[in-house]
Amino acid sequence: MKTESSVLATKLNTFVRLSEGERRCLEQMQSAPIPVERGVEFIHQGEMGNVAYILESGWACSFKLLPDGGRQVITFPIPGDCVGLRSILLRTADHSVTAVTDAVVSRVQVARMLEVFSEFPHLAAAILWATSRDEAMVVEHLASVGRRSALERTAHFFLELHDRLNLVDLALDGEFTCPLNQYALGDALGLSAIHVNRVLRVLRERNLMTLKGQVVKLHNVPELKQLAGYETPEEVAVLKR
Amino acid sequence: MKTESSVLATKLNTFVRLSEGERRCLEQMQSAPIPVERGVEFIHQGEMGNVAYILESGWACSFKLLPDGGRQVITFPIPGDCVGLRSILLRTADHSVTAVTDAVVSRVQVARMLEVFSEFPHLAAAILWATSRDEAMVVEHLASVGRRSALERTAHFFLELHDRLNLVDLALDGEFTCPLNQYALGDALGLSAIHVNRVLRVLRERNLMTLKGQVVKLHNVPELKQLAGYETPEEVAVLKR
DNA sequence: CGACGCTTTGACACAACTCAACAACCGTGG
DNA sequence: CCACGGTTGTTGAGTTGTGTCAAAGCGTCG
Repeated sequence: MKTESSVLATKLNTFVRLSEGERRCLEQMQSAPIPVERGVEFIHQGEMGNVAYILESGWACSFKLLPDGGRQVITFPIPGDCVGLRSILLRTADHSVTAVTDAVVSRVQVARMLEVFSEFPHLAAAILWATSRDEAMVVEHLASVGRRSALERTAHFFLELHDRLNLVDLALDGEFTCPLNQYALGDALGLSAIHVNRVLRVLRERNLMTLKGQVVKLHNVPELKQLAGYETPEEVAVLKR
Repeated sequence: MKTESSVLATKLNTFVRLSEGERRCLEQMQSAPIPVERGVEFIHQGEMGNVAYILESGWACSFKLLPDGGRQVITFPIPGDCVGLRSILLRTADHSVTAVTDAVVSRVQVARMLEVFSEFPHLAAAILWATSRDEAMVVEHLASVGRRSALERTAHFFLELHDRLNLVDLALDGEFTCPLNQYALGDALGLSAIHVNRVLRVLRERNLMTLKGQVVKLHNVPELKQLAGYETPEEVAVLKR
């Protein structure tokens, strides 16, 4: 695959067969790469911006602010992920997104996208598929927060993260870089940062995994999976043409 | 609007302007009405069935089973809701759905749906919009379970339910029928059934709301909203043509 | 009438939160 | 090179929210 090809096209193409025309169309839908500095919020909850982004490099954090000041992290987008697709169709964004590390994104115009559907209906299916996949992840996350203990939940989180990073070659041998601090983890897992710390300690003491500096090492994946009730995602429907 | 018109068409049409042709097409996508008895599971987690359903009448329960036997309810579909759209595109259903009351559904064939996209691309956008809306609900639910207390969460749940039912004229004056028992509520809210009971007692004692028999009455909506941190959903993007 | 499903209540256990203090780490500037 | 402040991680003690277990009340239906 060519380097110029957008991450999005690459990713969609993994699961949905795209024609040359559709690929070109995808490329044209996106803006030139835009750098975003660490910490900058580039989608604002409640705002009307009709744009989605594709994360080309770096980590992001997509979260919802509650009226009482609480914060629930929905997901940490990693390279190749779509960000804010949902807020394209709903009038206002229902969540915010910040860059966790310095990052590069490219914009997708909604107007463009809707036109594109008429010309390349298969692309519509592909995008529908991508949103379904995101929703499935949120659902899994919900189940985790609702029904798993802090320990199980945390283990599950890192296993899933590992598999996601693996898909884009950012994890190797159960080891990967993770720029998230314990506050961010807490807001994702529905725990206090302090409790995250205690849970990580237990995982470390049981020789299951460690998070040191910004490096996660999964030392005993089978037992982690056992603990977390993690089911390796069977890879996913290929849309045939 | 004609009575023969499908609930789905009606619902989509509320927010997305559909042509006569598109409406007809929608009708043709669905099977004849199928009755489903209370308690019957008609989508099975892990199975490959490439069908979605539209709930014509009755309540359903969409949930995820965890390996350890836990259950997380994702949503309780009510008349007019799409069920299992997500499992159409992912190869296997990631959740199960049962009928909470006797219900009537109609089937949507996936093969049909993908064809339809070529012929009526605007429909693709409409359906994408519908899935976005569902995802937004799951996200809100996640935020609730992750970051609200049992009391806030429960209040929030019933407020949201009220607004959803209101859209299809199943709630009147802050009052509606709710066929869910406290176990089901617990599995939705990430609480034990017993704790749900205690929370309901508090809400009752504070004169905020009651659930008696199968009737929910919201007695003090403003204060409930205050407590729950509930933001009335601004009604949603209309796709223009 | 009895059986069953659901709700309600109490007593107790335990997981997770809060507060508070301290330690380690980092980049910055003197 | 070291001193500094800020950020992040670590730990302890005490509190609170929620889960668990057990038992009793209530309605409905056969």
